[in-house]
Amino acid sequence: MLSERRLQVLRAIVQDYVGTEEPVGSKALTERHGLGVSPATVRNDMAALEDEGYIAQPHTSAGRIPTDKGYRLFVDKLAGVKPMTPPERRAIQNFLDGAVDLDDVVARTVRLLAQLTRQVAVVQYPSLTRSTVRHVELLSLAPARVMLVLITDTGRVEQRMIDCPAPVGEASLADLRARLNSRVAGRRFTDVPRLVEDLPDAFDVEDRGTVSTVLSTLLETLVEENEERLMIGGTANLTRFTHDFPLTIQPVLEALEEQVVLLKLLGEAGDSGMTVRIGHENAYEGLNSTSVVSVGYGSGGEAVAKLGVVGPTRMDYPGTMGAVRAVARYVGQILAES
Amino acid sequence: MLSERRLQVLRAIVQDYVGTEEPVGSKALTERHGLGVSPATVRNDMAALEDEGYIAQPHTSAGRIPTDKGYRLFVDKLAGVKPMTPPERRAIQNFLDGAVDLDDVVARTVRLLAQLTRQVAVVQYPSLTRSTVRHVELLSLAPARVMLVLITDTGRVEQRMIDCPAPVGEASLADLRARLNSRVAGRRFTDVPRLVEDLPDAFDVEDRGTVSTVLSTLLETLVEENEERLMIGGTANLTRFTHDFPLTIQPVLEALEEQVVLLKLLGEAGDSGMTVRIGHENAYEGLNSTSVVSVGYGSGGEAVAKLGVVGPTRMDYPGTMGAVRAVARYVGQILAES
DNA sequence: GGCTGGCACTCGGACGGACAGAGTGCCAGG
DNA sequence: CCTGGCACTCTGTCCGTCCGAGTGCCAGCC
Repeated sequence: MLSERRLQVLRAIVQDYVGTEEPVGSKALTERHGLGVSPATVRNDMAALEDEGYIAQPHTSAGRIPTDKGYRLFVDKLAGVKPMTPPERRAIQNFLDGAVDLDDVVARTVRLLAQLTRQVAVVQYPSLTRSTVRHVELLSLAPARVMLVLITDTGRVEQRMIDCPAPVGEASLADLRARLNSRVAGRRFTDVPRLVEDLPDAFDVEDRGTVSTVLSTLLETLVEENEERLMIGGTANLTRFTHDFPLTIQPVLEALEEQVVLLKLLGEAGDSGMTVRIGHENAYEGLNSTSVVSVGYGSGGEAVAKLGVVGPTRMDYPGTMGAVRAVARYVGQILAES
Repeated sequence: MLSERRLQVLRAIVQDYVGTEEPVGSKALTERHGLGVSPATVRNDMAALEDEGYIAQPHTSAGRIPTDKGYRLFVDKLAGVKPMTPPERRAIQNFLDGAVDLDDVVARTVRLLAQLTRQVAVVQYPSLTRSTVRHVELLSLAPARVMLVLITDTGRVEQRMIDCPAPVGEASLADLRARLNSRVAGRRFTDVPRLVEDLPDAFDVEDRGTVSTVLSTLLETLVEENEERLMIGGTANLTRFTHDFPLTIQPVLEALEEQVVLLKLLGEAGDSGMTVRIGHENAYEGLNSTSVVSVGYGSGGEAVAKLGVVGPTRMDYPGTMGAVRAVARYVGQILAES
């Protein structure tokens, strides 16, 4: 077990390194933080911390930098979450309040998060898994061509074109629309298949083909839309670590382009509370020198999706976590209102 | 006027520099391209080209590199558009044919273009300016709350929530829906305001407030949706010029995040045919060391939007132009079919 | 036992000179 | 108008030196 002072030393190393981006030595530490002991003492502590794997030196006779394990301890035990200041809170709220629709909410959230944290922001669109159907609309475009429009309670709208096996009359279509809505409106996506199962039986034989086609398209849409989308922003912030540049930035950009990777990344994070994945804790290799701070957000008590930021392991964890938490909270409010 | 051989020298310089990314000297030129003259002669030609401002040397006693003006001449006079090979064409078509909806078409196009050119791809969503209304749907969600869904002939769907000044009955809503569609379905966006102008007059006094609210929301949506959206991809390709790195990449990433900038960029490009903007020809400062190759695409003869790539001025113009043109052509086909 | 000051040691980064190589401009001759 | 030759310039690189920061260890002190 590490003594109290050694933990303080580790905390100081993390803080200094995050600030200066340079390995920190024993002398600088005692000067900048009022540790009340001499550099030599700190050196002993550092040696112990290094033995335990919390810090490392890039070269002999250089200062120390935290390892992933060191950051982990820092995040878990040594650092709190820095709350946003009241002006910041107001700014967040003002910025998000202007949104006109779901796309806009997500877009604004991304921008906001990127600006606040000065890092790359990732925001997942509200998932449909827990969503309910608000309305299903069927439009006749041509005798044997129907457009299906699905509207969800989160304000998302999806449409599909359907080629019917036989021409379908306005009356049948209206009938189908009415029956369909009376069964599925307000219901969860996951319940829909069961609810429409026997619907074709209510129709004349000649329309059954069309009804089945429409239903299967609807079910497909529900499933497909569970493949979640997301929006990213603030990639220009990656250039802030001009340091070890081309080495790290390319795989990160590549990862960010692969929505699949990002979705998996967010998916792996815990469902409740804030998750911080540091360096090699990320399964995806390209992100081994980055940390991901993510948290679920949602309109009610339930989290419907996640948002977070991707930045260098050397990041300001308390500040970043504070910003992420605050933004998630306000986005949840906005969604609940609309 | 430049002699034929000097133009050949310029062409050779551009080609070599694009290939090697290094200033090219007189000796290498005569060796790699069968110019049939000695290095000394080429040197004279190079001196002339430099006087005219087509090439420059980074330092005394280094090879020459093309200037923006040099690339311009190269693109205008010396280089053709390299057509895609048949296998490439097939690959393009296969890749795009799998798309299920408009979002998917755009997403696939971005990916494809980024891969083909190994540069940053930008694809504008089909513009609504020349679009027509396919259908307007009104859904009653609550006594005084209506959802407006607008469907366009390009397959785009937009929805808006409307709070009505007074409760509105199903019957009135159905009436409004029918009248509205009979007037605007199949019409161009730009004609809609004129067509619905006197619509409130057809309704009872108590419903007029609601009708006006709905109409103004519809008009707003039409206008707003003219603010075009776009999708970008392939930003990881920016890291390929590891060369003059942090200097150029940051402003470019910033520009790419600003959709406004990109839209303006595409907007400035000519409406017909392919446009190449080289280096300082781009109004936006951050893109001064990049070139933008763009072209309109559309379902019929008309271009409904633009797509293109952003890359270093030192790019393979013939190949890039060929890829951009081919992709635009196939996307047009896909849109026409759906 | 833990903290401290002192000391020798190591190593990376900066500085500077020497050198090779590439490329140029110019000139005289074919 | 082209060509070969020549002197010149500049960059990039290599190497040796030097300085400073930081360390580890040890003996002494509280």
